[in-house]
Amino acid sequence: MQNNSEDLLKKIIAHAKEYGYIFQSSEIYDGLSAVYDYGQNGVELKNNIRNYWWQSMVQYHENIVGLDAAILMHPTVWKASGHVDAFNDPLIDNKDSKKRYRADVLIEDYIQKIEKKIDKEITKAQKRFGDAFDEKQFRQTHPRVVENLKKISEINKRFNQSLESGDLADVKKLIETLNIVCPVSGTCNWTDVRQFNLMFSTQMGSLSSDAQTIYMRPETAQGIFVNYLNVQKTARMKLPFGIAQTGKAFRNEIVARQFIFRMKEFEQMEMQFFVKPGQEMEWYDYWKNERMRWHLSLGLPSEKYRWHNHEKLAHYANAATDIEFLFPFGFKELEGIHSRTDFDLNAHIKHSGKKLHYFDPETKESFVPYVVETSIGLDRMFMAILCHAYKEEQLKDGSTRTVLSIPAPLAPYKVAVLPLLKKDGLSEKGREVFNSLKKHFMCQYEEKDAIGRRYRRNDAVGTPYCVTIDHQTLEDETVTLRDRDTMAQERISIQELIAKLREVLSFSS
RNA sequence: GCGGAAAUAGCUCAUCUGGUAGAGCGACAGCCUUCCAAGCUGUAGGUAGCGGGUUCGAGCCCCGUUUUCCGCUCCA
Repeated sequence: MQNNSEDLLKKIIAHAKEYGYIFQSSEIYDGLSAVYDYGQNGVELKNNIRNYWWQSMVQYHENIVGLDAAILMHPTVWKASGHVDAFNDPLIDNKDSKKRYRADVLIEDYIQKIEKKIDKEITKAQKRFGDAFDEKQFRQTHPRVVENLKKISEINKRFNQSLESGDLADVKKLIETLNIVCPVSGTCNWTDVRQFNLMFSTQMGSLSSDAQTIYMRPETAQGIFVNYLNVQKTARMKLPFGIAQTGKAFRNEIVARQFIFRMKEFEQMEMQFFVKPGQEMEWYDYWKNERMRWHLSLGLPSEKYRWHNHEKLAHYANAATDIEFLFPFGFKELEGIHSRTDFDLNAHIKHSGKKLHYFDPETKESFVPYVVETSIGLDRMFMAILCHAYKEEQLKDGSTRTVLSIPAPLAPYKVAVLPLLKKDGLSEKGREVFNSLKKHFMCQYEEKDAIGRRYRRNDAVGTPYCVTIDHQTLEDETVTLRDRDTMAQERISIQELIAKLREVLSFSS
């Protein structure tokens, strides 16, 4: 099973390259790790996914508008969002078990152990003293508890100090002093603590002397938050309303793996929905349903989707769930739906000193809205579709065919025009049909090779329909329309072709 | 980042224990052909990931490096 799924992923990666979907970045220079380029077909599929998302979010919801904020933002944005601090994880490896840990987590776990000891003392004392037990007093007076509490505060103080001053050597010392051991190997044989900043930084200002460090955004959401009042006022939006944005984001992933699933440069499709405080759960549920409906509208099977509710919440959320998709390597996160509270807006109020309150003209109240976020990885969606679409079929005649059953409206090319033979005027007729279709659909014309070979080639690229011009076409202006998935053909008049293709290529059909 | 595996033509792979690289498929040009990758002819494509070392001689042995895949953490 493991080997099969690995093989499958390898085949998909090879197929994606062979048919112009995904190339590795800078391949001729040995590639750049965890960065990929989209080829001629990849860019079409990606554009189509993005457009369908945009249409579903912005066009179909009158209370959602779009935005395209810049990748580069004022450095304080990332201070406010918590990315500068929260995503600066100090990491440490145990040399014996080869396991990697976050140094702060190791220390927190250690503190938790001490807290458990304190709790034990308290429950013991509670039993002994019964109703007369005063926990507050006990905490202040019991020698062992006092000592442990003091220890905790000392550890916290030293750890925070070392982190803030960037003294990672001291973090290691602290771990060694406390004799924190690896839960796997049980040893205290640690590497140095290293800091991995998840944000890419660059210099702004052409003179290096007065250049300042700025970051490439690690998420698109902050561009929405800092603009939310601009949009609200100029679009005259009333709560609840949403702002949608697609765009690149950058993360210096420690471990980037699994093809385009986790990349250093990736594209997000996010919508931040601003609501009245207290209504966030209602809208959280609403968007959970809406987003799942969107996924299922693509025709991907519901068995390949599942929910994953977060138990441990990020610093900005009060509820969070993921839509996971069954990739060849298991169920993995595809989209997140988070109730982000007023954390981000409040943080920007605090750091910018600007009032970002929403004034409700009806109730005459002024308040900071709560935010419900839907955030999907475009590249992951691309990969989900690609993985689902890739099929190796065993045909009745014993032959095999490789087909990409991409949802027809998303396919890079919608239709291929194929003259049955390259003579008898079929080419000319084919060109004529092709020219009439290409204004309406992404369309390809092919006359080389046997017709069967061309069908298979289009199956492999994922083109959902082939129009074949044969001798009958010259007599009665009809062509055959071949379906990629069923390989069935129907004869149809050239006149009806555009209307017919429109019908089968739309999501509403 | 740590550990394991891999890297030869566009793709899939050969090259037996070191003796200056081959096949199939694909691509391209042409011929043949009335519907599902399998007819015929010809052409182009590789300084074996890259850089060192050992050797008379390295695709093969050694070291380094890059990339990919797998396990450990996080996330869209």
